[in-house]
Amino acid sequence: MSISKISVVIVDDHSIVIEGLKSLLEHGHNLDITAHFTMGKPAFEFIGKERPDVILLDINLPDINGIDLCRQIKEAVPETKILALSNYTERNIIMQMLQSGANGYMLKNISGQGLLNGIAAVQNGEIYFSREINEIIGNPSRFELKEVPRLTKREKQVLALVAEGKTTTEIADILHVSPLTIETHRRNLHYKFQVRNVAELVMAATKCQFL
Amino acid sequence: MSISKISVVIVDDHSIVIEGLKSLLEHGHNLDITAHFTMGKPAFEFIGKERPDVILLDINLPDINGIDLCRQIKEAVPETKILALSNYTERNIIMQMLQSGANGYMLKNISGQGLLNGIAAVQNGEIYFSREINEIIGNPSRFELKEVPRLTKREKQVLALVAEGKTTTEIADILHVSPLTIETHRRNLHYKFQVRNVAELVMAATKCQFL
DNA sequence: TTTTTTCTACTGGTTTTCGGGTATTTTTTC
DNA sequence: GAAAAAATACCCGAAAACCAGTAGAAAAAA
Repeated sequence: MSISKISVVIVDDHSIVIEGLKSLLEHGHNLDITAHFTMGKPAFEFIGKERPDVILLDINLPDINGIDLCRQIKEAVPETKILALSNYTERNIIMQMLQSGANGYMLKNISGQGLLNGIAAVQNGEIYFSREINEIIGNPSRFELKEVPRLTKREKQVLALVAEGKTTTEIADILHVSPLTIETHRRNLHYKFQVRNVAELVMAATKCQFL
Repeated sequence: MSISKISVVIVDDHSIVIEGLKSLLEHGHNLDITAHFTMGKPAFEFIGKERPDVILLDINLPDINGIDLCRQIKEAVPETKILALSNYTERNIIMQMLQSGANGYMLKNISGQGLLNGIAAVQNGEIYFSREINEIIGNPSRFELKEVPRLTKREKQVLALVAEGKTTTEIADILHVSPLTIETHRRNLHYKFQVRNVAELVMAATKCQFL
């Protein structure tokens, strides 16, 4: 156990949340809330200068995306531990956060004790997830397991126009190519998404957030 | 100004938020946080008995929906002022909350002062919205202005099957009716959504949250 | 009970999509 | 510079969707 307290920085766009975290963390433990920010940029500058131990980082920020901020912080100050604190339960958001170097991920409904456990764990070099997040990571849906098809630029254009209800000839007209070309693109889209008609295609594409 | 303080009850599933609200509201103003709950049911029972002045109500609750809880509270204790405190910026969620009798709606990124203003306003009989909410209510998108078509039970069934990529004959088979009947339903769906083909239909239906 | 809505079914014809191929040119990537 | 990927284009036939109209039975609402 080191003599100095763990320095913690809070980054969250909700002042309510910041107050809550301060209140939950202040009760005589060996950590010190060095600063708190509602914006990403000033937080980044402060972190680069002061090099705190742990950052409680929200994903929704007014100026920049929390996932990008995470990557930037990890690049600038790799030894800083980042604990994501968000409401997002989507598996791919959690994965993006980890990809960006986060040391842990917790939902905002966490208890004060859970929070302290998380901070202690990441400070100790562990990767920490709250209970619900463990569940989400461990139980991917059938949909989440099959990979999102990689579409070419042209295919994305055609897909968007198909979803707008345009017919093959209309699309051909818009893109100044032969309708036969568009039919080929459509056939390839069906193949890539493993579907048999437009209805399924549009549904599959929306689920993969192409639309 | 009455001699007794305004009694406030907080209902939110996040202990962080509860702590934050307590911290922001406790600083020597004329209000008193009577109780706080992370669940709807115990909150409802308490409110029915103690009849507090103002309730800060979240929409996401573990046991019941905040919108339904609002309606129930207003039915049981109509004089109680309900101030919705949520992250939802969707116009139709706000509208549902108002429909259910809420006296105000604020986003969780509100400041301490904004919170106090809101509580004072609803206690004074006003309907209060934070700045962003005023914007959202006042600026409906083109999509939000056109009403959602009312579908019959059968049409909903057909729509769901169409979205699954089923063909007319397959649907007819599943519902044990003539394919010609299904074609009529499809035609009616196209008319109600004002679309010209399945692609548009599926898109329109997903936007209206039918799928 | 009357009226309205919903569900059902049909005729007949046009347009569009879908599935199986093949193949050349252009652009990227290695 | 060679190889791979993407975009282009074509043929053919079958299946499905789309359009316009009509209309009777059943269920729900007035």
